[in-house]
Amino acid sequence: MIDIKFLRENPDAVKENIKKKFQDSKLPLVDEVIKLDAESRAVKQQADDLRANRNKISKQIGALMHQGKKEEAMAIREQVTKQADLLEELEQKEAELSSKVTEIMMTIPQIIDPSVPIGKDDSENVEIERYGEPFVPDFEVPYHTDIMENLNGIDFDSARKVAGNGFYYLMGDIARLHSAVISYARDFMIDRGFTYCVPPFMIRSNVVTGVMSFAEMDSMMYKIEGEDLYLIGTSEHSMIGKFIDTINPEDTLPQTLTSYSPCFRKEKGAHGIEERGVYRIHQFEKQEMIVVCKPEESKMWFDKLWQNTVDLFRSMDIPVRTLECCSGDLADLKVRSLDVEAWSPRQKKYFEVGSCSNLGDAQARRLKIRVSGKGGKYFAHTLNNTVVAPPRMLIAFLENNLNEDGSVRIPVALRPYMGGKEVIGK
RNA sequence: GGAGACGUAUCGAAGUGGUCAUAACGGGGCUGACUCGAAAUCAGUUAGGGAGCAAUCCCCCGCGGGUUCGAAUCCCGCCGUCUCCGCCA
Repeated sequence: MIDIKFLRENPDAVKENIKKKFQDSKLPLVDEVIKLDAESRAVKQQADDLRANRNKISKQIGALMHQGKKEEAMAIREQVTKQADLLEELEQKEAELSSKVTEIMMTIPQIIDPSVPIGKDDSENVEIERYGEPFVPDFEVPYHTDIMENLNGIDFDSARKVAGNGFYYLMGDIARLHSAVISYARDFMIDRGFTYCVPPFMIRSNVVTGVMSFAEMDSMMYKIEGEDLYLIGTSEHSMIGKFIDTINPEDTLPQTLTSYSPCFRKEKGAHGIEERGVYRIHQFEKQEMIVVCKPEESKMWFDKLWQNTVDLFRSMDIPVRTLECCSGDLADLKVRSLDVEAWSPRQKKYFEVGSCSNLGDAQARRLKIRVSGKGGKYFAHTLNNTVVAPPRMLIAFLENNLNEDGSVRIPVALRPYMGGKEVIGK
């Protein structure tokens, strides 16, 4: 959400930004919202005047009653009664207009960073850098679930019976590996100065509507029956929720948090649940990082955040690359976003394992996350990034560390979390 | 789940239909005076949102409604906290 004052003063910049994102259908909204906003302020002014008048007269009535001049009091009461209908009408109009303005403002995209490449959709995202040699072994790499099944590490059949498609039982060493990665990632981030955090796994509807759009909510969130609670789709939801409607003293920033949580997603629509495998499922676990900082520091944090993910994957001997989201693929709330992709020796291509976003002040404005400092109060900047989401990373892990005999190497960094094992096999 | 109490600024807390919202009273913080410095003392200062060039005005007593000329105060719904009982990892 952008500042309406900015939009008022720089309508052309806002329009230019909309064009860059190939959302030309939103162009008329800019002038429309300027008009509605002007109307809204005018109506508000009128209503304010009436309220001021009412307050004044009410005070007079109070004074008169006190002196026992009941007759006089009753006489001037008339004046308020007379304007009551008009005031009610104005108040209705006031609410109507301001909700219309907010509604439109929610759809106006955040001003993107000048460095964002211009492009229509994800096909035009730009590779930034590769880390590690994409390696293809001279034997055939099986599908990841076959690797797991071969190690007795996954049971889809039982999961389907118990919970349906999109769920899984991880078993034995694979389950242990999954937990090992989470624990390792947690310590990795703690070592880098982040504060570890286990947040609520359910959140109220007012937090849900604060942190996501209605469309997102419908396609992602599971609702608890009979309660005002939703299962989180990512710990970012509860982590950012922690800051809703807060004023944070400058010296408490930056807040750098790393959180663990299971994540629940309906995955309704667009992609759907993957038939075979753990790439896209209803339930997974994730280590996440979020930063709330001063505006001038968000660029710096953005680079630090995605670098953490790259370093983590590299420490597990997985080749990765970074991919900059182009303007058209960038969500409306984001200033900049960068995907970290891991190498798949089987598919001989990279696939998404994490996503790093700088939301600038857009999320903060919407959720009223403010900073108080010597220069007054202003909106914070917020960022988030995946450290690692193990089911998905297991795909990359297993494919890149697979031996020809079906066993899997455990990188040095993970061994302490795997009871010292150097390899897992049958 | 049952019973009761409560929700007002940075904290404690007063206010129970009008002249009480920067909001009594007390504590804390900040600034200044006194001091070689500190403590003590004294003085000042210390919430948010919105409209306006400004003067100024509007909103804000957990949240949302209602009654009233006027609501922190009365009524309804919701949320939260605490205490006791029950139940449970």
